[in-house]
Amino acid sequence: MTAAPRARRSDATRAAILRAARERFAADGYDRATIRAIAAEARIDPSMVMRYYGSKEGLFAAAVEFDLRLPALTELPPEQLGGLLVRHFLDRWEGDETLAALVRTATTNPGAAERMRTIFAEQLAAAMSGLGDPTEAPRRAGLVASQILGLALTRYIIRLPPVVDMDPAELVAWVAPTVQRYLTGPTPAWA
Amino acid sequence: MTAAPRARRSDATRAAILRAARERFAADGYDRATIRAIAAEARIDPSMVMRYYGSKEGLFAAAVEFDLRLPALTELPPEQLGGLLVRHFLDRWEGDETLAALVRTATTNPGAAERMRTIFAEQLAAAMSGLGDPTEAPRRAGLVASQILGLALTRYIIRLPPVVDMDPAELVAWVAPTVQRYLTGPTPAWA
DNA sequence: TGTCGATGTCAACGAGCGTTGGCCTACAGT
DNA sequence: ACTGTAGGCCAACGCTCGTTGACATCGACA
Repeated sequence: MTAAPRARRSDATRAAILRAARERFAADGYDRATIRAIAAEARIDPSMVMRYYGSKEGLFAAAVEFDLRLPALTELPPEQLGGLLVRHFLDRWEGDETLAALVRTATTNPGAAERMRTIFAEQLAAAMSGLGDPTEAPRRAGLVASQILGLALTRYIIRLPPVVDMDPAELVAWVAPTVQRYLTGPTPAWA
Repeated sequence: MTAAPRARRSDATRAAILRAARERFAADGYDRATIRAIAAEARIDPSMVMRYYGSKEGLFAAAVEFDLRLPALTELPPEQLGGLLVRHFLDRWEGDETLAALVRTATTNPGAAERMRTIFAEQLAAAMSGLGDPTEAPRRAGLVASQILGLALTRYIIRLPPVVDMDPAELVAWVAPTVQRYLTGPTPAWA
């Protein structure tokens, strides 16, 4: 349980730092984002960042707390799961730059990669756990993640022109069947 | 045309630098890899790297020249394209660390992202250009890239356990139908 | 053999970074 | 009104990095 959230006089500053941190980390990734740039954007001194978050790593950890806000998949129309999930991820991605910060950083920073694995396991895989064969659920969740993260990578990070230019609805129409099959399709035969 | 490749006495050194560079860039990404570490691994002085490649950026550009070695897609059995492509990418990825270097770097480095876009356009999209409706081909190529790169990201970079643990054959069996549909499936209806 | 460019080593510069400690200021509790 | 403490700024340290230039050495060619 979090301790009593006694209002501190510095709460506004702390929030400004966090907001600036998310913005810089999302735009530049962990290494290229600097405490100095974050402080400048929050219009405070770099030393305040240290005082409130201890270190750059501490700030990053605080800045990338993230909730996918996945709905309970078992309560949705089973045949629409793919489309709903893809749409939800697109919305979530465009409404919160935290995910960009995480992916940009996770490719080179072991801690951020671990955070992504945790989010995956505790949120996506957990949300899917009641869907089918429990021994197969993690693999299916992994496949869903591969398509969803690949979509995010090509659309928002690397920015492949055709993927950037596609309408969200068109994207959903193309990708939803893939996710749907990973979620509820039959296990393919393999040697 | 490349100029006459007159043998230089330093060719072995240059090759050693390039090999070390690929290894460090692949493991750490552009920012975290240091000229000093690359030089140490190549057992030469950091200043030699500068002499032969001009700058860290120049070294990176030389180190990530990359050929996907895609076969001519129009000459393959059309109904096996998906499986063959997925298998080819997995092999290519595991046999050459250059791709890891590129993806690790492209998330934070605009130049590397541009290089990825070029590889995509000149190699993947180009290889697919004879496959179907030319106005639709780039979009289909983008979708293929999203699934393939997502697979690479989750398996080799972020290392989501279920995706890491899956057998290559199992992975191909799951993902091939996705790629196959992106390549040759009907255009989905969308509002 | 003598010469000159290519090859390689060494030490250092200058910049940017995370981080620290000292100091001033302003507000809350008495 | 007094005082302690939290909030805030400034200057600097120590480190690592890319990069540079001076100097030593080797090897091909005349």
